[in-house]
Amino acid sequence: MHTPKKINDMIYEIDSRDGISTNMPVRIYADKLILEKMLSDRTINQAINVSYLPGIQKYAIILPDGHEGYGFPVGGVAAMDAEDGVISPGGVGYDINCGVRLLRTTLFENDLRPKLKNLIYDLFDSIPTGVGSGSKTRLKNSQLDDVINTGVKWAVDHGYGNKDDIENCEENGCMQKADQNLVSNKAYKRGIPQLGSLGSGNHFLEIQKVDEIYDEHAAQIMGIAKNQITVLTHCGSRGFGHQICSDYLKISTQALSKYRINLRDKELACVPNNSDEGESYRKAMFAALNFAWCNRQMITYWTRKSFEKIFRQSEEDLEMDLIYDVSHNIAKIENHTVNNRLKPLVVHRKGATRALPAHHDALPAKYKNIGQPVFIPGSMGTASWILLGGKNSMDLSFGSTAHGAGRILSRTRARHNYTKSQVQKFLNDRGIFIKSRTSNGIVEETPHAYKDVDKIVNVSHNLNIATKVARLIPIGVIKG
DNA sequence: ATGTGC
Repeated sequence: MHTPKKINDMIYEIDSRDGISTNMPVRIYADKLILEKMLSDRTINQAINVSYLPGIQKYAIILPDGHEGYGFPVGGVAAMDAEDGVISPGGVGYDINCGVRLLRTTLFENDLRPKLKNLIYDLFDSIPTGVGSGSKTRLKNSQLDDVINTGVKWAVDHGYGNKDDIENCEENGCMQKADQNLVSNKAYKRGIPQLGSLGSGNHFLEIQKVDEIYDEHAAQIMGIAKNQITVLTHCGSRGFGHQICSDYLKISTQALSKYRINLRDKELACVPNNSDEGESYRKAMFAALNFAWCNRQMITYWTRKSFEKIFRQSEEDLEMDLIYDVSHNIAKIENHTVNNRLKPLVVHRKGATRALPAHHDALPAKYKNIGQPVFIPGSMGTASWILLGGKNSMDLSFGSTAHGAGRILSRTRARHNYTKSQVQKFLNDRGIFIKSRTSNGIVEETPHAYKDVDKIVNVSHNLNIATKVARLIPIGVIKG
């Protein structure tokens, strides 16, 4: 059993290097209480396994929301040398480019309350939700090719948004060099009917109000004030990305012996980043990234239409600007400083949000001087947060922070311990109206199944990885 | 997360 060594109140480390193997230490960013939870399951052991992957740099990182995942923990970062290291489908996860985006509005809570139910029903009607849910748009194969190659831009070019939407996405909502020829027919078949759908599980669309502002200057730049209404959308690449992950896990597993890679856990299947298989996975994974960005953009379009209809206001009046869109599950090559040398790394963020500090090249002009907006959703009954990438993110976490509250109860345990009416009462008591496709969808996502998001955010804030801008609280939710 | 399990 490995006992984490305390570096300070928020940083713990496990260093199991023996001078022979080429592993790196594990870094855990957490407070004492959060750390204890992690010690009770396989989270830390999974990170130790990751720390032995070929070419890993500095340390395998567990963020404060870290919990067990497929091979790699969810809520973690692993950065590999782009020349000598590996790339791993499990380091991104099944839901490639699951992510969140936040819209502002000119409405305040008083404007919203009288029309809340109408709005939620209208959103539920216009945005497909649930497992296997299909979209209203029927794409042709060639149109999916375009989505794969252009991401958010496809949606904007087809009337589902504006130029500013592109600018305010991580990577402008499109990774270059995605390749449709490396995506299986099976993935095409699953993806075609699903572009523009929310999905199920913890995916949701939430109407919120700004509860409290912590950084007035940043809030002003984002166009939000206390009690103002915002909309948070959380979804990913649906069956399309899921199939791509499955396909390349299989390919990676089969290639292990060819590249003489030994793993502590089969689920960490990986290939050299610069091998044919590595290049193929990256280009197929990029296809799913672009699909997901386009997906969120189409949902944004229907969200704006619903608001315009229910509030009988124009696009110009509602000013539903996209504040930003961030990915939670992604791997890409970024330059980072290791041992005082800037070099390209394959940064795997699995349940982790990019959190670039002010003045970083990749930031749009609007955020250049303050840093990258980061959104951390809590559970459906509790707060979500807006943060800004902080000064220490590049040194501590390869420019990353947490992505959510992190589960403490499994879905099965949640179903066992709570009923639909209990959860609905809990939400109702807090003035939250929910419309869900299924009862299980409500019970499994009960706020009791999640850690306290405020505590997760405090760790990030205190370490100056990403700092507080505003706390948001939910008013209405739609989900699968 | 997911046409939810070999």
